[in-house]
Amino acid sequence: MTTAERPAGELPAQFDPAASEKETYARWEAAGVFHATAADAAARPHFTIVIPPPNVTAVLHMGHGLNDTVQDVLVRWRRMAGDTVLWIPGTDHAGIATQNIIEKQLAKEGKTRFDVGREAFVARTRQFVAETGGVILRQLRAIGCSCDWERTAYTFDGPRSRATRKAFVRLYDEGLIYRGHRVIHWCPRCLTSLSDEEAEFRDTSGQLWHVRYAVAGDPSRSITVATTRPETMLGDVAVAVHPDDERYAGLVGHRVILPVSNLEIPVIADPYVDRAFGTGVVKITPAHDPNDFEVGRRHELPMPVVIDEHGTVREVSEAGGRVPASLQGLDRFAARKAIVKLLDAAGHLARAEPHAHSVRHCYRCDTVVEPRLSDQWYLRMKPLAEPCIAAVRDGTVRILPERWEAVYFHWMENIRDWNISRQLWWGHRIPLFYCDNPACRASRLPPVASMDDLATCARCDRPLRQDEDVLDTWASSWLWPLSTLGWPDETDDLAAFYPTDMLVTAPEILFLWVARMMMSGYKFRGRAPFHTVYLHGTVRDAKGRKMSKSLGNGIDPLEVVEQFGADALRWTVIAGMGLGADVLLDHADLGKAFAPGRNFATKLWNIGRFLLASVGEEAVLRVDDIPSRQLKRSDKWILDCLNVAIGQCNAALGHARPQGPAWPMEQRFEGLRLDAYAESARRFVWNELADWYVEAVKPRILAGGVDGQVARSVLAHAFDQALRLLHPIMPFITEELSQRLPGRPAGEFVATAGWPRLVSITPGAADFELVMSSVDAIRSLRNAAGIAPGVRVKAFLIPTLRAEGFPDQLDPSVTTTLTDEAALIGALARADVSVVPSLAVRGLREFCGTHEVDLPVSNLPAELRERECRKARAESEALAKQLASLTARLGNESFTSRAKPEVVAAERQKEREWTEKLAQLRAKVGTLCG
RNA sequence: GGGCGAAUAGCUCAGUUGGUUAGAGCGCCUGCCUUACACGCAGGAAGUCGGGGGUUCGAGUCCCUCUUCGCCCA
Repeated sequence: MTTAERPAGELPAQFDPAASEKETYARWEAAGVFHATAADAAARPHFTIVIPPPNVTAVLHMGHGLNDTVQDVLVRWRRMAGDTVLWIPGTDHAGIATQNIIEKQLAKEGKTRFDVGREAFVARTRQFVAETGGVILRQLRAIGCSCDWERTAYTFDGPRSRATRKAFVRLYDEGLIYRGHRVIHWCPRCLTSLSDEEAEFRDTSGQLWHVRYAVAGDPSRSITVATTRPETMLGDVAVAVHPDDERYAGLVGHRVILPVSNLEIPVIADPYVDRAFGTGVVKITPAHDPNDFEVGRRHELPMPVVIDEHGTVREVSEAGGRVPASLQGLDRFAARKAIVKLLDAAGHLARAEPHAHSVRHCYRCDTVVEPRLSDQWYLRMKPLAEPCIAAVRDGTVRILPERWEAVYFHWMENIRDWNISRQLWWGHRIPLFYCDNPACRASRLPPVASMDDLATCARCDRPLRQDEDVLDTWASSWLWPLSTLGWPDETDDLAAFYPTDMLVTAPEILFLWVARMMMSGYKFRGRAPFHTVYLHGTVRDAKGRKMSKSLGNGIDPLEVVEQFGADALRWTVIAGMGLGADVLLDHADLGKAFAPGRNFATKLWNIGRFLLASVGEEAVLRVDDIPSRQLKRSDKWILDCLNVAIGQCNAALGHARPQGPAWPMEQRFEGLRLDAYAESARRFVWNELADWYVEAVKPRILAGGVDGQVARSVLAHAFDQALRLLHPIMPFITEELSQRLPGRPAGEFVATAGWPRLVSITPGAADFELVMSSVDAIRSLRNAAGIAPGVRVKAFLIPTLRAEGFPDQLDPSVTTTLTDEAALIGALARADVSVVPSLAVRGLREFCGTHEVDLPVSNLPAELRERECRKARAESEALAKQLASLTARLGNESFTSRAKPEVVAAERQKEREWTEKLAQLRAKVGTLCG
């Protein structure tokens, strides 16, 4: 017998995720719950998310776990709310990363990619991806992701490759792509150029070497330059000072002798020099530093290249006679050491000091980037960025958390052109065709961009050569929201689902990906690809360190799923994640790290187990059909709590989309507080439904009859709604439990059940709070008196609330409520409760606002009595202080006249309550401490 | 070097436009295997809201300043 067939009363004592998650997922999939069509989208509002495509070679880690859980929560929420929901999954071919893997494989065989050749290398990589790629997509199912798998896309598949090529050809033909000759970021390990965004800064502790350059013709004078990279000296063509720097004014125009190479180079003046840095003199190496390159261009200096593509020092170009034989062939870091030694030996080294600075590293392999002079294809970004800046400015697109908008503007307004060529083999080959016929070359015609591979030159009919380079992977992923929907074709999907709604990702790729997607959306479709960018935090270990392979502090989500279930993982991550805040998880103690989710999943299961058994399988009444006079105070209260919880969840989630073309200011930064949503739902089901309501209805259900039927019905309704509220976060356990609700039609899923709606408020819900405050008071007093939990006690309830407008009369409703509920109060607090009009203080007493609770205790042990006395005294003193300041405030004319009337009224009400409470407390002190 | 942000309970964080005695989870203390749940139940302790100054009837919230930390960019 499967769990699905077992009657509610026989639910296993523990939820077994391993047994039920796969099966539940398969049933959703078989029923087509995750699939959406363009026709569906025409009928109802659509809600679309494209997945940030993971690398095709990736395996699931907690970063994905968090990112994809967030998306799944949103997507499941909207699906229940009635939208046509489309979540498009897919992967990214990850040029550098994937190529690296194959190169490593080859290295093990003692080969390089050049040994096997381009064609074979690409074929091998394609084969590898076909065999092992996309593992991560299968893993996403294990954490419950409800993607439309029928639309799985890949940046390097046919349609996406066509889109990438189309975009290139259009941009090229429009003149937005150009050839640039400049210093770029080069990874000597990956042997490719990198964009600014891919060359990441890392704080590095290095040294600042001060090197003396003798003035040519006057060995008595010298100038000292400061550098962090002495090995680049070999490529120095000048030293520069600031034009206004008086220290060196006399030297400008003179020549100095470059040590090691022993060449004369000029002293030039350029405002780029920072007078305060080092000695105020900078060496200029135009081929190996982007800033020096600009200086070199301004002063028309030569640009010798002295470090090759592997990071090896040698005379590459324009560098004849610059590199001494002893240094040729040395790695750049070995060369640095060697040069420092040479400088020191020759007395050129003035000093060396430790120096902390930021150094660019390859984002894929962490190798120190080598700036290198080279020719690359660039995309002009300014015209593309303009509409995107306006879009965020006017709220067409919002970025959450708010602070990232400032970062976005800063980057967009100072945007630099994008180097889109990569010297790789794995990627979309640049669709540019060159004719090498000298006649055609002489006419300086630009290469031709084409959607089809061109074989021969249109002018001379000779064979054409295609550009060797491939496109940056982001040049395909920036089209993702378009290409996954069929662009450049005018497909039904594109018409139905574009623009998408939300984009959920980490801030690290705000520029690398998100901003560029916005550019492509405007460029190729005239509209932003989404209206909301949600940037979440990073998963870190208990010490706040990023999880990484090298630190070994990662967590395998599948291991977590296996141990605690997908719901526990999802709950822990969502409940622990403030907007944009990092999630800290202890990799060394998974039990502790995922305790919140595991505990709540177990609690929910147990609530369900008991509640479903209590309700039984017989049909229940619709709550709307129960006459309100049949509803008990507890029923009204729990229905009200449910209403409040639904309202809080809705408020925390916010609007799914702007009502108009842009987000109004007051909604710009609202919603998507998933932790607040989780907490509201949890509080309802645990602290209200389980802790109070379930306890309160136990006797009614046992008694049966009409009232038992009402209680069953309200219980079933409240739980049904709670399961719906929780389903987006905990899809599996809620599905499993909801299948067992009485009257559940076969084949219906909570996954597609309606999202809870607010109902009209039932008056009288607050009366139940008298029950709760009485129970709390009795329990607290029992504890203070040291009475064992199992012992039944006597307790008295004494109404004190005065009737509105009749200060010498009691409010009769308090007496009525307490009298009606005395039995329930007694049952919940293990006490025999009686309501009395007044009672001399005999034992311990607590004030509940509307009434007092008295627990008759004879001969309270001195120790406890003393403790209670101290507590009461401290409390009464604190309250007296607060009351005094409150009274002073109310006596202050400037407060009563300037504060809002409702605030003043509330303060007056508070003063009455505090006055009464203080009197009670003083009486308590009198009996306890006397 | 430029920009953005953060500092609230032992830890991780909430705290909407200034207005109850500042909250949650985890942790901690006490007592309970109360026939749904010890991954639980009940009770409890714990914060001069980073320092200083200012605006205001009123500041965790607004302004200035200092300190420390984080992120982005060069």
